[in-house]
Amino acid sequence: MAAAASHLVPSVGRLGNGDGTSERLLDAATELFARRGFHATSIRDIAARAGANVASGHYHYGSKRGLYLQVLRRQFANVRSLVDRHGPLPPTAVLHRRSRRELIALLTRRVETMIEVMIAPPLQPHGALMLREMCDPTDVMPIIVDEFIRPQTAEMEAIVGALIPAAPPATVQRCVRSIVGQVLFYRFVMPVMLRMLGKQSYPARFTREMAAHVVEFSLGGLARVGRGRMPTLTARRRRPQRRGERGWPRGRTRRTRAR
Amino acid sequence: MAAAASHLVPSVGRLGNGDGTSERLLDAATELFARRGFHATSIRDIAARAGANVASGHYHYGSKRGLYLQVLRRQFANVRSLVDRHGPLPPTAVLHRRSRRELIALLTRRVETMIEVMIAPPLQPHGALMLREMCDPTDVMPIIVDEFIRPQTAEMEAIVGALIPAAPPATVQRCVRSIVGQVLFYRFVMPVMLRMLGKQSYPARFTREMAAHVVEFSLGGLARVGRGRMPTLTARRRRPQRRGERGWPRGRTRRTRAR
DNA sequence: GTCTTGTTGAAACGACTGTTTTAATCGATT
DNA sequence: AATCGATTAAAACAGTCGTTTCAACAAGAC
Repeated sequence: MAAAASHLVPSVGRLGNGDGTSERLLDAATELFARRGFHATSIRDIAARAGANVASGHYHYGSKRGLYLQVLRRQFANVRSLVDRHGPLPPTAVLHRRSRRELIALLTRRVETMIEVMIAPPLQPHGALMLREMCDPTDVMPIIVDEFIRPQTAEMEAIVGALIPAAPPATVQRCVRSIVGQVLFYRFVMPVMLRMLGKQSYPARFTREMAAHVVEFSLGGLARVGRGRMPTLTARRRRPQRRGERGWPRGRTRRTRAR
Repeated sequence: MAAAASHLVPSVGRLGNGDGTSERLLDAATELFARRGFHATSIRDIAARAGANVASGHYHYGSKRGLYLQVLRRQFANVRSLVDRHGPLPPTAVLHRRSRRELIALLTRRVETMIEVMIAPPLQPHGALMLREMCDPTDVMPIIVDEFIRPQTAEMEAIVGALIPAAPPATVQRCVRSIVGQVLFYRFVMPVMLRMLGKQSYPARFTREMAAHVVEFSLGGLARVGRGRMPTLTARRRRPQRRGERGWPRGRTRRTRAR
């Protein structure tokens, strides 16, 4: 019934001192959970890799699940500090007065940081843990959304919104998803992509070109999508405009039910 | 030692007759593997849901893993037949003579089919199984790559290549990834996205607008990226040509090594 | 010294796992 | 009707799982 076990003292921070049984457990658990997943990892594996006893996991973290949650917390706190290391983003109003060149530089750095954190070797546990969380969401997922994804998305929307000031918010959101989607794609389908490339990991040159392409492609996408009204697909030019709708939100028409 | 158990007769086809113990097992396993994953699903769960005995799984499929592999095979055969139902794509040479409007229609249908198969409710097991296979690749992954992903990618490259005939193959490949990535994003981060939308599943309107946006955004990206020479990263432009941009392709310059 | 408190070690518990064994059942063929 | 193969049912097997128990140990307080 020990009182100092860290599952009673939420202390999320916990610098990685490395020594100490609980830290070694956390490190071992991070690696194994990322590599094999929650169910496929036994606390005996974790204890063995940490050079600790089977009971130590329960003593320090209450349960296997508690250990897993702690792993996720620490990992996303790490990512967050990585992403925030360039300082805060200027407020939206300021961004809108920045030059296009500056905005593009901001966007580029965002994309490059994402690639560095999630995709470029040496692979960190972040990506695998996130992928697993998308397969089997746990109690931590809402926390990750609120504390990590929402703010990151908001900042991206600020940048993109400044790049296409005439576009409505919904369009800006979709554009952010398009940009982030392009990047995460390389992480999510990594096993497939590596096999098609015939590599063991992404070459540095590959991730470099990936970043450049995503930015270029996205700038083109923004240019086309971001001119005021949302262009419908088979774009009958802007007049007849039959079925009501005032322009932007209007999705597309026909061809919706494919076949 | 039964001789007719289907793990001895690979018979991948196997129409879904529905009755028959082995079919019920396969259906139950498909749903449970998709929902909970391989390790978190026990053959007792599967047998119970199929109204069969615990031993029937091993009798018909040899092992739990054999059952899982069969599930994946059938599932991707299904997807393939769904995608191919519009008939074969014209050969590349023919595509290059098609009008831009026709090519865009082809691209649009591809995107819409992907969304329909992978994302739009009612959710099919395909997406979840694919996501899990990206977390923990099995022996089937190479088969899926060769029999499903490679041909699909090749067809996409044919369409995109015809849309930007001046672009080198590597650029076409990257563009295909950008397009597919935008779509798959919505499937891979679905738990996060649904939480941010405050919905239980993607509304029909949402997936409609998603398809329209992806096509529009991508056409813009193609237009910018697809004009001739590949915009290399640090691209010393082909001649002095300071940074008085000529507008279009010129990639980005410096800023490659973020920090 | 003793007592207290925080931590580790070894062993065991009960539940559940994938798999195998053995017998019973069904259906068509002879 | 008898036979034989394919299929199903029930039970058991050996192993692993997360978790708990409890004794041993360390170190500071008194």
